[in-house]
Amino acid sequence: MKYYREYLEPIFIKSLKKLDISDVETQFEQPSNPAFGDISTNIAFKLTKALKSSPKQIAESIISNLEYDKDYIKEVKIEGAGFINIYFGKLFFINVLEKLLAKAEDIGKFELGKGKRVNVEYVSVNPTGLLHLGHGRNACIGDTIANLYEWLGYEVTREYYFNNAGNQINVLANSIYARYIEIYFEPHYPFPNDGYFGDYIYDIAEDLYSNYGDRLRERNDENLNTIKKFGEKWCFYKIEKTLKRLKIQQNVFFNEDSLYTVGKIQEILDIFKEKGLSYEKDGAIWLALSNLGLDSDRVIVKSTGEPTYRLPDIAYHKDKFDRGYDLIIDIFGSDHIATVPDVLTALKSLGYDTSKVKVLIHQFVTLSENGQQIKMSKRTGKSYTLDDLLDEVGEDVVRFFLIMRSISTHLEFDLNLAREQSEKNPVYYLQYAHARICSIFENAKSVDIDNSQANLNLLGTEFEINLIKALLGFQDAILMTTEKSEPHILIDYLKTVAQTFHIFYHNDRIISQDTELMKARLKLADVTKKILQNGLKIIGVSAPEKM
RNA sequence: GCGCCGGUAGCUCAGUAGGAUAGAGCAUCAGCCUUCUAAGCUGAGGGUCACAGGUUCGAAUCCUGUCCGGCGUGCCA
Repeated sequence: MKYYREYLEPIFIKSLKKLDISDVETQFEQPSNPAFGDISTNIAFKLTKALKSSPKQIAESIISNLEYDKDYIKEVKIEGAGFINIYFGKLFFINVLEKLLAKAEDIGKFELGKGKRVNVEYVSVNPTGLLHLGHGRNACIGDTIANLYEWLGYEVTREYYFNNAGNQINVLANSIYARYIEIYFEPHYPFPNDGYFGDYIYDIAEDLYSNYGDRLRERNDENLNTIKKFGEKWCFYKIEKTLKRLKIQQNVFFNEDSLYTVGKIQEILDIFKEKGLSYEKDGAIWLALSNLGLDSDRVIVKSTGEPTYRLPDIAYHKDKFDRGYDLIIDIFGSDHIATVPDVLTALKSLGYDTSKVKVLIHQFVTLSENGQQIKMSKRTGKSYTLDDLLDEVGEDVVRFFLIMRSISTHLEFDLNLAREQSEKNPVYYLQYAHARICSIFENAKSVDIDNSQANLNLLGTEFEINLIKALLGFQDAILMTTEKSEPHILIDYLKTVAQTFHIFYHNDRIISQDTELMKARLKLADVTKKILQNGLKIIGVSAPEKM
């Protein structure tokens, strides 16, 4: 689209000027049906009211004023009720291929975000358990978004926010303690009702015993504190290990606790009080969100004196603002949706520009096998962890599957399909295209040619041109994926590239006696390879040279 | 009750800021390997876009209402 538009826009504007039209936006789109041209515009429809004429007549007068190079544009036709369809010529595509080739390894990179800083917060799981599929989706979306911004030239902070104080971590300590006693001392020791029922608690209890023996048997604050620390460390170690398997490395781990120790929680409380936005009722401190346009007020400090999660969330986001980011992105699961308006509204009342915050909410993941849903209940503890899944289907498949759907729809993870080590698995389709190209280059080594120069004008078959058409969309795909924050857009694009390449490969032989043609086709394959490599890098999937 | 997300082929999902004959993968059926990797290519069947109204040259897409599913709606995070 970028290349099409760059070429077409001036031509159309010139034509419209002749008709004394200047205040209309020239919009182009790629028709879903290639029979309607490479690019199409509905501009004639948009002008019907202003010109009081039929779309067809308007289209005709626009066309008759167009001046263009016949080698670049083959044909401009009026079709349908008044669409102007543009058919590009071979030379246009050869020209684009040259431009793509010149970008070499940097193909698809931008400088849009140069000098700008973005913070992407993802995963952010408290160290009270293992990662499961939902966390995995969050992690893979977040990492892909972070990669995209890096590709656009931004300076990216990959952040993980966690809380190792408060209620949840106490529940963890109590759960571990109960299992510890149950295994080694009293088989029928009661397990807390609100405890974590997962099997991993047994594992922690066993590791705890091998470190401390029976020294923690007595239930007192000191021992529980030791257990708490042990459990937290244990969980974090596991979480980081799992993330590492997914090639996810974050560079800031923000501990909620730090907000208290440096007084940032108190600071926020003071500001709210000063601005008259908070008040006391029933021994608790409330935030007057109803004065700010929301439905109801919320407690920010419980009557026990502990803050609710909302208060540190607000303080944390204030901290991010104060660190001077141009863009703040939060990746949340749909279960966190309730807090978003509260936090944003509060920040606005503090004078921050909340349009800089982009909250991405993804829906849940379900796991299915043989058409049956596998229940992932926390209650029974028989949950399927992200590690289990990685063991079973591998890193590439997990990363790919967890982002291949729009983030706003539920994602069904089909274990059978994921396990499939064959053409049925969509991951391999992409990787295979890359491996094929690598293998061609390997084979081409045996033919003694000078690869530096190639006459791209020798290209021109239907399949070659179609491949170039697919390749020239890479930048658009990256932009669109980032703009919409929908990683699956990039995946869909890469699938098209792979498909178009496979068809080209099937129909046009690359390695042949005709060395000049071969060189040109190798250039085409080279650009394809780089786009697949870069695309796969962004989504965190490997690009194997052999399969 | 209220808020957010979803309802499109047998299944899982796309549908590009309202466009032309609604698409893909899987599944089903039928073809293509003595030539660069068949993890590939080619073809066929398969649809009341949940339902009902509305907006306009034009609606799967926007608006209203209804039905169904998920997630929220805590002095849990």
